[in-house]
Amino acid sequence: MLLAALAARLEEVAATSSRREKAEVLAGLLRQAGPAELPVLVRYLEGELPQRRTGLGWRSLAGGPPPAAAATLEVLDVDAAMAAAAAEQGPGSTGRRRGHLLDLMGRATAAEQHLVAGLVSGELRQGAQRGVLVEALAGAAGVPAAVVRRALTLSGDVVEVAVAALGADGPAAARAALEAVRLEVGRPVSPMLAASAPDVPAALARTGAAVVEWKLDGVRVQVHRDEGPDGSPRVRVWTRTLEEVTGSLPEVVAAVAALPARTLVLDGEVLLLRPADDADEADDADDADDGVPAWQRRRPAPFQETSSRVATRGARAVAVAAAGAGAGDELPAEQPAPAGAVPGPAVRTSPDAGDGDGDPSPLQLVLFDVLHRDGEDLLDAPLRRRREVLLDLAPHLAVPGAAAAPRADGDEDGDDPSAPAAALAREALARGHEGVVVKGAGSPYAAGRRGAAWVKVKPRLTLDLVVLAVERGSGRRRGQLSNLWLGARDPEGRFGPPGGAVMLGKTFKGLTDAMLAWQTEHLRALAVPDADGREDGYVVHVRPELVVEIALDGVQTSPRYPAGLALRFARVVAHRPDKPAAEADTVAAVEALHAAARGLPDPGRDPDEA
DNA sequence: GTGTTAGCGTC
DNA sequence: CTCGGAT
DNA sequence: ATCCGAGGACGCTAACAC
Repeated sequence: MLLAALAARLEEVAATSSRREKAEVLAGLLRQAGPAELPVLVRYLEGELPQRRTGLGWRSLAGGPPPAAAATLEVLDVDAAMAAAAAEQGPGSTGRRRGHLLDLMGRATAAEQHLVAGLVSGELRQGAQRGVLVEALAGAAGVPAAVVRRALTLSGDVVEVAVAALGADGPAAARAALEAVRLEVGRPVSPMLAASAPDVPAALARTGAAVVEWKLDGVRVQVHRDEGPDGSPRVRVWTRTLEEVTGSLPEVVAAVAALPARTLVLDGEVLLLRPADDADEADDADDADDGVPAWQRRRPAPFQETSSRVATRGARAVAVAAAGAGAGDELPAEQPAPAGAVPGPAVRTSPDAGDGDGDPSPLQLVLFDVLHRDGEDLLDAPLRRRREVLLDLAPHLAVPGAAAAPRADGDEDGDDPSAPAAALAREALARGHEGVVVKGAGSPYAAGRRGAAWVKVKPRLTLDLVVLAVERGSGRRRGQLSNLWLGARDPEGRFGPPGGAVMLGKTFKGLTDAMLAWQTEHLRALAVPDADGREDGYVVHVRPELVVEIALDGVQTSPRYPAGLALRFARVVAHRPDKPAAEADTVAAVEALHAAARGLPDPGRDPDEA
């Protein structure tokens, strides 16, 4: 297939807003693809390269060659160039990677260059990704989209599914091939996702009879276990996007290898916990005997520390894990030492682990679902049964404090049916966790779906902040002033001139089209020249007069913003032109939120008062 | 050697 | 990860 | 009910720059 043909058809895809039309065009392309092209084409149609990491990005696209006049490139020429780039490593590899790209670009027409640039940068923006591709595959193969979707969630691999759908001889064979795809231990499935609701009653209204669990602020993991030829357990671990992280998580491997089963597919979360005596619960004398597992009494570390540990790979991961393995107080069954791990003198723990006291913390695996055990698929089993299997398997690892909530609407005796769930949510927050997930007790494991069966509930904080600048939008927001720079008042001038504001982050989220239009107009009126005396740059600085109400999930420590704090998941709730900037929230208020989330006293308050 | 940056992953 | 808009 | 794209903060790694 000529690249030019692909580029032309994808322009059609980008030009229509109809998903059905997009899928039809993609289906036409899929039908034309030869067997060798299909795996590559499938990925290109969803706007991605088959190579997960090429080392090429938007930066390497700058200053490319002029377009070629004639369309000579094949789709597979692009793949050859990308494969060559991805294979480069070592000194000089950046230049050689770019060489492969520029060589390709020099042979590409303008339209082809645009397509290649979109694929390399990951910003093809043609309004078609996996969801449209699924419909296209269904159309090309002559089978219902649901059949393709099911196969894809169970295999996690679009290329495999595309080959099954289009390599078959006719719709009947395609359907048979797709329906033959099933869960396999050793091949990750798309994890089930959660919708969200503002509070527990709203969540229960969506789920009906529910199980409620703490929502932990860690990294989602899917853990598979089977047996090697010699009968020894083999464990592999994947993240939410099906990135394999087995080598980063020796603690998880060891923990699952110790479970009493032959084959398993498990779903859970990993996170760092503080040592038990770090929590301010020493006055709670009942803790040790109330049946609460030890790890549930420990506070979570900030997400950044968990993230750091999970992202550390290879030998360093093993070393860090080994250093942390002895630091906790959990039972051996919960956290066995990684087999073969040798903590040597050169072991360097993550600089953040242990809150500066130098003690590495153990990475905790918390399981909340089981998709398969010893030959039995449990995806279609109701949650309450999957939980039974899980608790039977790993009583020490199950999710904390799960409460069974009665039907949200079934109210026999006048008590609030959501009270137990609400109490669990309060406890989760008090212990430093994110919130709760409310899960329909009878629901199957809907891999890859963000349906109503799981509903997360997190508290929403708000701050009134000052707009310091705004960035120009792109794509759908071109021509508008979109991304707001947000600051808190700094009356004492701790981070700048007294009476000024200190920047805490940026957001473009939460804006309706009407709000976007309003802020574009009003911020233009507040624009001031930048350091170069211009007002037409990418960043438009403004007089710090407009107050915006900002929702956020929390405050995190920041290495880049001057106050050392940044906003997590900030989004605009409302513009507040009625509120003077002098009444916006102060950086001290932000510090108080940060301290509260960490279970510390407010640093801005005198501990002797109250 | 030390510090910076792009790419890519997590949320 | 969040959100609004479009299908 | 879904999908898509507008982009946020951080941390690790490899390669670059000095």
